[in-house]
Amino acid sequence: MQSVFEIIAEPNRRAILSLLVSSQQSVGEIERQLRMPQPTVSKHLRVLREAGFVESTVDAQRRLYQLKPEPFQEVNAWLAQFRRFWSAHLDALERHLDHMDPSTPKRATPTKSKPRRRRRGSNRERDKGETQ
Amino acid sequence: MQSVFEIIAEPNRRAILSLLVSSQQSVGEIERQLRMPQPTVSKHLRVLREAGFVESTVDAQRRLYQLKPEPFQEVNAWLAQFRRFWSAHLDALERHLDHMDPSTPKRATPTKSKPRRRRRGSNRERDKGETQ
DNA sequence: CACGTATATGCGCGTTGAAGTATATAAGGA
DNA sequence: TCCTTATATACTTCAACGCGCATATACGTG
Repeated sequence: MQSVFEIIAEPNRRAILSLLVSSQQSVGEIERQLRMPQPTVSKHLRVLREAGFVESTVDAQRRLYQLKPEPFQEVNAWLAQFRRFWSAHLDALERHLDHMDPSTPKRATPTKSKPRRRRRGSNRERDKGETQ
Repeated sequence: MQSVFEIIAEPNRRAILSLLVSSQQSVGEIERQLRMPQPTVSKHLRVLREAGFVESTVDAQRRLYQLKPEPFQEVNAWLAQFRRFWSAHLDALERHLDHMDPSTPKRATPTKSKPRRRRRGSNRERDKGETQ
């Protein structure tokens, strides 16, 4: 399990991550909210921790897990090279989003701007994470 | 193979996608540029096509593949819920990003993040679900 | 210390998916 | 028609992953 993409390929792990967006949670809380056996939760948390998606702090017998930003930024950085590409197709998005997987939230108002452009050759682009 | 995340979990597929950013390519061109056996390329393209990442147009015996935007938008929509979260940490990003590889053919950069320092504070806030 | 709670880990199993090799389909040209 | 090029598919390993189950470890409390 090397890349961040393999980490987030697992639905239960994405569920855990989504859960941690609101606030840090203990293993037991995750276990209950996601109705997942405890060993499963612990194993996924281990994977997430070793990949840098989460970190844990000790609270007595509990371990509180919370998100870490770097891996998400890494995904975002990869995605950035396609961002220019899809900007022109925001309309088609509206229809498509209704077929997507359950763990994905709805969005509010799409913002279409950004000039479209087609380039040859270099695809090196650095995106700082702003997508609005 | 259902979710877009499983699709992009495969390094060779990501390489193909990155290759198609610049312009559409035939199977043979992809094969040569990525030094990948042709059946491998075709199989990955099939997966990508069925997942809506690419579409092909016929040019005599060739098939030209080009990107389609929707799945990327889907990834972006999922990522959006974490965007607010990592925005505060843009500095750490800069350091982290230098460990990664923009377009990864075969197996290359594992991108292992080292144990990092602790963070404190809870982030109580509801999700707005912003999307591009 | 004994016991309950909280979390982590080890092991075996079943499934899945990627790769390799061979072959099939299709189109163009001699 | 035969041959070459271009792409797709079928079949067979092979390894990795997730899960269930049992157990280990750690902490708190009586």
